[in-house]
Amino acid sequence: MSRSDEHEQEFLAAYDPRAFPPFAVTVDVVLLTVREGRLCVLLVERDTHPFRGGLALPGGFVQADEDLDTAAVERLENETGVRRDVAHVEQLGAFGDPHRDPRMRVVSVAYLVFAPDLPAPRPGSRVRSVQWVPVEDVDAARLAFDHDAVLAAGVERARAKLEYSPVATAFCGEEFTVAELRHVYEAVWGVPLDPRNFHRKTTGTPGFLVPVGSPAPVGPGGGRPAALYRRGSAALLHPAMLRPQRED
Amino acid sequence: MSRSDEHEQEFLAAYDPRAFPPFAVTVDVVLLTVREGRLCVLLVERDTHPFRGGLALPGGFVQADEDLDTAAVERLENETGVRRDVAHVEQLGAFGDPHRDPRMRVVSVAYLVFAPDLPAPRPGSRVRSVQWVPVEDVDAARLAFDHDAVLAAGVERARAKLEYSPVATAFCGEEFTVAELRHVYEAVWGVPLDPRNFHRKTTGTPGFLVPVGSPAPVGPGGGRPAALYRRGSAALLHPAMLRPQRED
DNA sequence: CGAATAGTGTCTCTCAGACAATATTGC
DNA sequence: GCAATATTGTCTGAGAGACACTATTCG
Repeated sequence: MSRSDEHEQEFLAAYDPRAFPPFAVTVDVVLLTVREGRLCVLLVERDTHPFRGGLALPGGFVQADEDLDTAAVERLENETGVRRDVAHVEQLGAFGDPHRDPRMRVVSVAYLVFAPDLPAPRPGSRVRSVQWVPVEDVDAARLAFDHDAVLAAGVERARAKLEYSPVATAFCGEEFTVAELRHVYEAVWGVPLDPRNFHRKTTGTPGFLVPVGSPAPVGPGGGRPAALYRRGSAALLHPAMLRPQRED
Repeated sequence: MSRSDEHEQEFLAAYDPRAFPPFAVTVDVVLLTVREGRLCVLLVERDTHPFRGGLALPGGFVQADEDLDTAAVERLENETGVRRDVAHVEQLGAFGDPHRDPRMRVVSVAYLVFAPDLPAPRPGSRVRSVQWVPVEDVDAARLAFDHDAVLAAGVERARAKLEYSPVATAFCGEEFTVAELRHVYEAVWGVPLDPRNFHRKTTGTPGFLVPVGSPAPVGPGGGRPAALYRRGSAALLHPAMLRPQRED
């Protein structure tokens, strides 16, 4: 069938089943967190064909009557134990290479999730393990399907998003210190930031941080107690938090 | 079937067809251009069920062996006559509300395309008309499916993308003047910009513009001939072209 | 020359980055 | 007091926005 007939296909489709090539649709979740100063992603070790023994992003098939966003949040809550209200969830994009799944034609809609540090959930059925892996340590060649590309897109989106939106706070708990927020930026961007300039910028950007009042407990090494903050109401940061320029 | 069984579904899927709810997958193209100083989108008037008489984005079903990006470019070239090499094409996202198409379950992968001003293509078969419509004049309620949301996402993405990437040049021809580029920014953002500051910023941003040498022909109103530029090699703009802040 | 458009220079204000100095804690 | 962390202040340079001014064309 020629490509230029596709409009015709559409209009005949209600009568001609061949006009609707059958697809399966899945959601895959790039769940990122910061643990011990490193940006980590949640991966599951597969125990069945295909890619048995390989690592994969959590995910699964979208049900016939299920919205895409709903499907992603369901996978998140049921497979990883992360509640939707503590995490930031956004769609990352669709991945649909015809041969990304050896079994059949599958289009995967990837979601990007930022969550505070959480205990690793226990493995679901037919999965060997569930683990947090620092993104720098992920062996892209061992990832199932095209999940290396999905992960790379998620990390790149995360790095860009920290610049102009306040989503970095989604990696922290409800209340957090400026230093904790700085550790998030340092882990995601992979660069050290000046604590003093960072403090001035974050507390000076309108709507980014709201002081809570009470101070945080003092850390193990002593030092002045830090003030606690909650996320403010701004959806966009003005001025933005700019990444240090690479000097090539 | 319970949601927590979805991993099980995946692994049984090769043997149990019920685990793969059937979907149709389409691509829809948000093709934007600037005509007469206004940001315009290409819409087709439908001549068949569903949404007969309604306006829709060009698009169609993805074939069984067809990559998503390829499908989008095919629709672009065959339905709108825009060649891939003169346009900027990027994926916008997946839209998959269970009831977005009354016929069956369809997930649409939307693509965003920026192209120079072109003659409106002639209608394809079974389409009443193909027309450029200024986005400000689009009656969202008349759009078929969820194309109002797709269009809104595309316009918002376009506005943001002009800030930090050189894609605005995709709205111009191969060679263009600074004033033409400024008209693109003004049309997409919907705000007037200072010609003098705009000139200094664009020509001063490394990798954005490359001078061609020869000047452009003088316009109808006379005036000094403008220099011609081509797009430079930068993928990202440093410093960015910032939108004027809204003062609410 | 005057109108129109292109392009440069200058000033001010904001803000990023470097880093000194001060504040508050535990030991 | 000393070490450690938090927070504020100060200086410098880049860059954004306002706008005067110069350059080049047509009629």
